[in-house]
Amino acid sequence: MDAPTDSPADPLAGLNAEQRQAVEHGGGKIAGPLLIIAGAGTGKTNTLAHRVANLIVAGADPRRILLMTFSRRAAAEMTRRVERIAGEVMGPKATVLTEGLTFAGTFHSIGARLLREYAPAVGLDPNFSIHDREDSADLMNLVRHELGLSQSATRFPKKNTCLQIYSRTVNAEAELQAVLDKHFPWCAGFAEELKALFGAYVAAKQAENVLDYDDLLLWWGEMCAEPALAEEIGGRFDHVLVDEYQDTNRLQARILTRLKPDGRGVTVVGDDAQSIYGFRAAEVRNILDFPDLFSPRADIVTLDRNYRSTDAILEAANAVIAEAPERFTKNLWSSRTSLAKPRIVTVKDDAGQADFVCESVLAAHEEGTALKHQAVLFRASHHSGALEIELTRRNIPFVKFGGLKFLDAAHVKDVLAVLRLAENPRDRVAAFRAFQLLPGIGPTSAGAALEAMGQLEDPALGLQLFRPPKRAQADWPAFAELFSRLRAKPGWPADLEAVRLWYEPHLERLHEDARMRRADLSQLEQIAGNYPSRERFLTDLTLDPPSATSDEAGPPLLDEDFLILSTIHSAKGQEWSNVFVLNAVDGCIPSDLAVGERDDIEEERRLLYVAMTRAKDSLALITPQRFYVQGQRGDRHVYASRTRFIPEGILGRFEQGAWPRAETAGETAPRGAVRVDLKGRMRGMWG
DNA sequence: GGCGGACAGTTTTTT
DNA sequence: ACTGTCCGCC
Repeated sequence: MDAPTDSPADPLAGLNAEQRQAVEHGGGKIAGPLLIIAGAGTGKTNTLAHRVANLIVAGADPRRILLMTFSRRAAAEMTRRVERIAGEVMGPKATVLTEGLTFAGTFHSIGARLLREYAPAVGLDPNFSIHDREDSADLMNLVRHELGLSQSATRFPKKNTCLQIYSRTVNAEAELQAVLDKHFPWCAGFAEELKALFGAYVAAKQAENVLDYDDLLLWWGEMCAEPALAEEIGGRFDHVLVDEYQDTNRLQARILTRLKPDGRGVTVVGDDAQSIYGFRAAEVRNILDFPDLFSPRADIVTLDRNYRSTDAILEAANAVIAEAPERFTKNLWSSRTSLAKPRIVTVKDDAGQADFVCESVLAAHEEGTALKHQAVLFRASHHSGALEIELTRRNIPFVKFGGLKFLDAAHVKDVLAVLRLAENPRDRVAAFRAFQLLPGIGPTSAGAALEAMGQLEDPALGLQLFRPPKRAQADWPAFAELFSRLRAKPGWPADLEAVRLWYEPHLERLHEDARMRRADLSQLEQIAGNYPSRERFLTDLTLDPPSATSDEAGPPLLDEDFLILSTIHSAKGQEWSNVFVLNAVDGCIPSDLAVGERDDIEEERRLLYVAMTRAKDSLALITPQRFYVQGQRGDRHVYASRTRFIPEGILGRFEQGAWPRAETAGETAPRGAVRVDLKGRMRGMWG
């Protein structure tokens, strides 16, 4: 197929031969399956965006394109690029077309959307609520108690472990016993009890009209096990494109093959060397085995020219991944030469690490690298604790990705529980949480109230008539009133305001630091304004929670400059000029908790690889000589050594140094060389 | 039955 | 550090 070379702006002009091949595969028509192996920084997103744009330009109906990405953020970025590329060829008309690209999102969010649509066909109430991780664990706990599995003598696994076991079994499509033996050996003797528990958990979800994350995939997959439905749903899409395929699990792969059994119109993109979601049952074999699922086999295009990093950084990263016992298929290369090797910097401890990062970041900033183009990456969310304190002390603005989100905070969950209960009165987890906000109501009264609510046809009336214990009598009517109002005439975002007003005095009573929490709630109200309805708000928020504290805060932050702090997992797909990796020591990378299975260790190695390949120009791995661990008997520090993923043999790829250098220890570079209004930014964050 | 204080066990990464 | 659980007092 010829490229439209004669058009004023050849949209493919900037692409290399392999990228072109991936973009033009099938020449804009529905073609056989395609696998794109795209190494780090090889222009994967760009290539995929070009491919989608190319399809649209060639006449594909954007409403019949299914684009599955790893996050909503990635989907938005992809859509934006498609629009730009298509716009170069088609002009303003492209905007109208790309607006039809609405089936773009995560597997989970697409699943939720299709399930609401097809609910009647599969015996589901379309108004189902979606439980997040914590809600699911709470329901698991409820059922666990009801089955009498929580007697302390038995050492039966806790709610989170139970949920993890359940989730892995479902997502990996494995036998329970096999999952226990391999991943939860200390629970291997509880297979029978767990089976009973999971059966009851499933029954509870159904009785309450609730789906958990796993259900969004499981129901979608099972829906497509019915050939007629699979054909109907698969038939709605001419093209199905899946990004980050190395991080999909077996259940997701099953959905894909049921939608498109012959693979026609299917494109998957990924990099086996960057698979880092094994803990979530991601299956590297999905991408390795993809070509042979079909006959004829899928075509394969490999992108190995890296446009991101200097060759010195790339050689070091290649050396790290080459140590893996299972060799990967490609070595990345780059023509961006640089004499500067990545650094391994030894510092004394946490504080030294924080100091080093601050000094380096400010120095680079003075030389013209915006804070936004610098990032600090770490294995676990809490590793950045000391750094966050130091950054704040020095008035260096930053945004943190990954780790706890403010939606998980107790007060936010309280408010959401009330809204969710109004949306779905059968949701016991929401009900228990909401009822117990009232002083004088504990688990028992909450259960009684739930009972009362279920007795009558109208749940609101049930609550009005419920007689709470004496101590709660003063507060009950206001709550019942609020609930009735939310049920009778929903209004958005007025509902959230109503709940917040009602919650105000309880917030005061329940939480010490009411002021800060109140600020979170106004932030929540801001976010709420962007959603058309209560249902959409609740659904979208659980499926795509804001990934950073400021993520949903809106445009004001966009103009400002701030340093990026991120877990390595959340850094996936991103790039920065300067990258710092904290705690490149054994015990952190690899994590102490992951040193059991060999597969786990290998995933940790890839994690370091992913972190290193985020860097464009400058990379520093920091190795504190000692770091703190929170132990059973108080905190203590541990002497650490360089990560095992950089053995002597490849040390030559790095430049080694210590910080501070001996003679400059103590007082050093000017502090606060950059003036930033952190206070203003902090206030601005919460609008 | 609710609730606060004391005590014990876990502890990563995320849709 | 944080959450879950147990116990004794209102």
